[in-house]
Amino acid sequence: MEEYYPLLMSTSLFRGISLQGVQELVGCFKPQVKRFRKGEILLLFGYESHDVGILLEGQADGIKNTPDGAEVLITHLGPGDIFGDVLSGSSLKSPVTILARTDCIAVFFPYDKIIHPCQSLHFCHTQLMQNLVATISEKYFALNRRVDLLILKSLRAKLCTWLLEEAARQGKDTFSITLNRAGLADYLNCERSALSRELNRMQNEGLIELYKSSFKLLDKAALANQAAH
Amino acid sequence: MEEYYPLLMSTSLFRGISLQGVQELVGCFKPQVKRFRKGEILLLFGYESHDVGILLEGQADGIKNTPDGAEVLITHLGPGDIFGDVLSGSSLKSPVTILARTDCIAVFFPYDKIIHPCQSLHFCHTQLMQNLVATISEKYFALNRRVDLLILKSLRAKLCTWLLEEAARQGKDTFSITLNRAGLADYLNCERSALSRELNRMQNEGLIELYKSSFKLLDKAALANQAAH
DNA sequence: GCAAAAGCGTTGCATTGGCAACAAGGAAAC
DNA sequence: GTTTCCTTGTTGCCAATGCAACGCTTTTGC
Repeated sequence: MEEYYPLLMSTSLFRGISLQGVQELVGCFKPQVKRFRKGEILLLFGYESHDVGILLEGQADGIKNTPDGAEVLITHLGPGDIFGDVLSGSSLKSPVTILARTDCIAVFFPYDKIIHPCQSLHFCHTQLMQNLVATISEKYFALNRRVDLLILKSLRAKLCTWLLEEAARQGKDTFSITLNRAGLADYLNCERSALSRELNRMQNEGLIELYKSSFKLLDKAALANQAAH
Repeated sequence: MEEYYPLLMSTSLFRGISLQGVQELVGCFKPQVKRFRKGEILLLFGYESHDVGILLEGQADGIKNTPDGAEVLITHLGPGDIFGDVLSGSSLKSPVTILARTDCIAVFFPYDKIIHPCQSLHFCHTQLMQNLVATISEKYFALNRRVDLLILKSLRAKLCTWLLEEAARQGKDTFSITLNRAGLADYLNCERSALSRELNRMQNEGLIELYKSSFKLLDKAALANQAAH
């Protein structure tokens, strides 16, 4: 477990906590480390869970099955990403399945240990609880941004908004993304073909420049303007 | 303040906490009680806040301004409803404005007092922290359900899904709602006219029965079936 | 009690974007 | 090296639905 302390310290759950603090907390919580083979399930849709999971190694996806049996990608997880946090403190069922895309190692912290300050009242425990709340809140805000995108009426507006946000997030006007076209279409809730068509139009209009999965914003003012329509 | 203890005990933040516990916590936190006149602002869009608010009296709305200046209703709050909770533990700006629709009284609990177990280690404090996490998580899940609705492709599917969920939530197949047509159209992200048109069609097809803002589900199997398309 | 505003339904029209089908290039599997 | 699959682009067609306009009814404000 020790080898993962630096990774833990870089996660949103342990940020601001010293190495010593992490050691104390891990010693106190006795979290379980589990290995998963590619294709195995870390967290199953429709079940309760009262553990906060952190992916230590490998890649996993949060997926959901639509009524007609198709599989929708919700999130992608890499080392250091947290899962099950929103779920662990509620009595609700998981809205997603977390599926290992490669062999994975994850560690599971029992929620009730996190939320109960123990006798020894570790100084860092308060920080951990704050971090838990902040982590969940951030997921709420991320979802909220997605809702803001989804309620835009035109695909053009969605794309403009998304491009500007992504540029701001990456801090540059030329950027590339990991999502492929189908994934982006899912995220924006549109057809892949319609997405291609619209990106093409925007390129022709001189708003953006495309090369594979990299984007270059040429006219941010126009983009911002069209984001409102 | 004492007069509101029963109301507090019925909120999601204080549920499961005894009257004595509420007294201890209130005594310890010294929350501020504020009065607002109709039209005044309880929480302003774009600002940080580190208080958890509970509406004690009156009615308030969570609203957001669209780029083109219009006002979109996000939530409606009545006595006992919590606001600012998701915000208080993060360093982000409020995505909404909370606006008093009538004269209001609200109480504000400082987040850092909630999250820091104090010296006297009140037994009920742990419960309160759990409740805070659960309250935020519930808001996340509510938003998540909305996303699930929004990504459905057809208005018919959205309506079927929403009707079934609402019936389940209210525990009966005949129910009425507080949202008006425009509000429901907003929630489902469609045109008010299109909503009317579709509801009418569904009534003609014998799926539902309408009377003003009350709905009667006549064929839940068919509704469930069409929710998938 | 009256005027103004809000809520709801209705309809015609124009457009968006969903759907299906196909092609081409590149990556992966064998 | 060959085959298969995956990803992306492209295009025609058309149904769903956004938009605008109007009228009726109910509610609110004065």
